[in-house]
Amino acid sequence: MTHITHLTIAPRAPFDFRLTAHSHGWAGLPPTSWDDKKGVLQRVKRLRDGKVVRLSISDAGSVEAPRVAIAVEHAGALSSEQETEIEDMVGRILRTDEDLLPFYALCQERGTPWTRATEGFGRLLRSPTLFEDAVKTICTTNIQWGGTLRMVQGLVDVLGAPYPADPSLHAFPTPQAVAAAPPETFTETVRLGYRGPYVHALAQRVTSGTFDLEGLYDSDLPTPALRKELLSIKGVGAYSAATLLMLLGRYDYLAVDTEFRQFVQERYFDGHRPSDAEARAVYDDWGAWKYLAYWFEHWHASR
DNA sequence: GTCCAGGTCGCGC
DNA sequence: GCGCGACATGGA
Repeated sequence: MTHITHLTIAPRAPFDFRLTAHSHGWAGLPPTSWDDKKGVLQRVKRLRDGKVVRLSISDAGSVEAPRVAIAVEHAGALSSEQETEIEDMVGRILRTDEDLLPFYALCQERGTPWTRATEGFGRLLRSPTLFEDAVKTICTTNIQWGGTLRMVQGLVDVLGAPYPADPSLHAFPTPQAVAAAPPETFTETVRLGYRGPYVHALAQRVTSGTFDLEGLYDSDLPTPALRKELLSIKGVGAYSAATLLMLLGRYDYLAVDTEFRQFVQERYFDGHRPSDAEARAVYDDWGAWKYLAYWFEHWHASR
């Protein structure tokens, strides 16, 4: 018997639910899905105690008076601890507590079109754990989006906990599940290619307790030191480290990839190919907000 | 068949 | 520190 429990959280304003929910490709990477028509972000989630629930997250407020509704489908009862865990998790993926006002102040100074960012732009969707974000990021490197989708879907289907009411749906696998799987799983079954050992090794490092990956959320380390921690993950280079720093709320490094290079080349170098250093320099004066500045320009240009 | 993707590693200089 | 080939995989 499936029950539905309705929860509500109140993000820090300004908050644009739609803009946040599908702020980047993560919205459509399993176990997350985004229904643009209904404006519902959905995902299966395995709670700490092993219970597997399905969440449907939607807008229940406005940019200036934001509220987010969470419909939790679950068997049996939901404890207050479980409710709190879910609220905290949704807060994390939507970054409801993040303070972007310093960035918005810079945008105000710039005028049009930057002022558009101040209405809630910049809360880029996260996964519930840095482990999930790290695995997904590794699966975006040196491959097209279709390949990323295939690999992440495979990990979820093969190693994720099934949702009891619809066992075709799965949660994202825990580090324990990934670490415990035989190495062939990642090459013969999920077909991660050379990334297989990277993902497996990360899970083993995390579960062995030698690497406190989730602890990085609350780290006081300056960004360069935090970056070093991330670069210690096999399969994480400059691009992935910058992406993960963004997902940790640090925007001082740009994730330089083919997309970034092409965008900057067209917009600032009249179609001529700059060096990476020259391309990065375009955003130097954004200080601690470079990543969001680029992301906004890219977003705005594609509208 | 060949090329290469929202890169990274390991090596040699 | 910097340049360069190799790397699995599947789509273009």
